[in-house]
Amino acid sequence: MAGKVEIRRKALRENLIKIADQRIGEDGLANLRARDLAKDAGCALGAIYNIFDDLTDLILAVNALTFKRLGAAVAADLADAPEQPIEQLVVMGQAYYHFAAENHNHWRALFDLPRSEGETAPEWYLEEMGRLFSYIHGPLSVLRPNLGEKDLHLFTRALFSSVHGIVLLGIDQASAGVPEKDLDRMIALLIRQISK
Amino acid sequence: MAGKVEIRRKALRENLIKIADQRIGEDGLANLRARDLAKDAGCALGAIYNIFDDLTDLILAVNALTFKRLGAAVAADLADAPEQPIEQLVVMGQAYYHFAAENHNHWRALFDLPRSEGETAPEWYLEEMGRLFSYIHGPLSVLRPNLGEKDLHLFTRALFSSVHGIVLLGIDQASAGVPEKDLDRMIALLIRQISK
DNA sequence: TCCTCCAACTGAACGTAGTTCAATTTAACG
DNA sequence: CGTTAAATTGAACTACGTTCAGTTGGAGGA
Repeated sequence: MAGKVEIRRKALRENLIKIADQRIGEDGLANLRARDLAKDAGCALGAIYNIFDDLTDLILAVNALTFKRLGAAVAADLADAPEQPIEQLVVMGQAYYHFAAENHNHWRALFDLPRSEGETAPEWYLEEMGRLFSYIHGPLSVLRPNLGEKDLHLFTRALFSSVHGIVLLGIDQASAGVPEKDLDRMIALLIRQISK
Repeated sequence: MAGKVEIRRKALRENLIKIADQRIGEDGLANLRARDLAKDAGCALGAIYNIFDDLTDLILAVNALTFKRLGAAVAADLADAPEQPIEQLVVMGQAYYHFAAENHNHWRALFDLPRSEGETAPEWYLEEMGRLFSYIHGPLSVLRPNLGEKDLHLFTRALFSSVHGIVLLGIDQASAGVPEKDLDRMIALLIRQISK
């Protein structure tokens, strides 16, 4: 019966991720507590540390889920988009914004997780980021066929970063915020202008 | 002699801000400790709380300094800039980036300070933000004379947010980072394209 | 100059975190 | 079913921000 332990561990692992995912969604990353997790999961406090190195490790697992959902949301909206490259970029930008708005706490957790000095993001993080980039890269390469590969990559990154910045400052700051209609419009304006 | 106390309080206040400013610059916001501050300032732990409501209050004072320095840095580079509006925008964008790169920890502290749920940023924060926006608003209004006032404001905000996003993801993520040359180029490309 | 009183200052103590580890429980195997 | 090693537990440890009862020291009057 080599496995009873592994099965239980695996179940607890999934359970902990599910519960942390819920709590982050409801209360935000800053309100996640190891003791709450243990209570909700019906396990000992120390059990968390049998499975994860530390809370950061657990949060990374939640962030992986969030990243997958984000990718899926963007892909779903993209599927219904017109086939003009520029419209696809607009749809993607707005899909990114809508996901961030509707999953604020989850989305923030992607970027709020403090990575200690000089530590690089985990590999899957870069991969998921790359997937998002590749969505942009396609339409952009059609719009800008004269750009070299390196410049195209820079441009792709710049476009993503720009939309990210608009969403971040638009949603996040209590700086009087920007109404949803306006944010959608800002994103569309930016992308149309940048892709022209 | 109505004043000996006030003088000491004021001196300690300035001293604490100076020390917190240094520590944030050297070790980052996340490594700021009340006990370290007290030790460095040669005061009691509780003394900090006679002067500031809490550490957040002190950090806000440091951030106010940082914001002033940021504004001054942008203004200084702007003073040497060509008079073409588009070049001024490029210079400002790159000045923002250079400030962020050279004062990474200070710059991050501006945005990393956790504001508890629904709390709005302090007034001076919005004012300084407004000052940065007004730098952009001028040249942009020359470049886009046909835009309405509201759209111009949206565009101004979008432009700032875009540069902010590029700097944030370019500097911050350990995502293989973007070389300085490339970031300068990305910012210039974006601004030229967006202002066209 | 000295005394008195009250505001200001002090730092030990408190509450709340994440994390650890000695003691206990439990699963795997002969 | 007994033995043993690994897994699990939760009280304890450490490290924070913050508080507050006790003490100190300054300002005004005698």
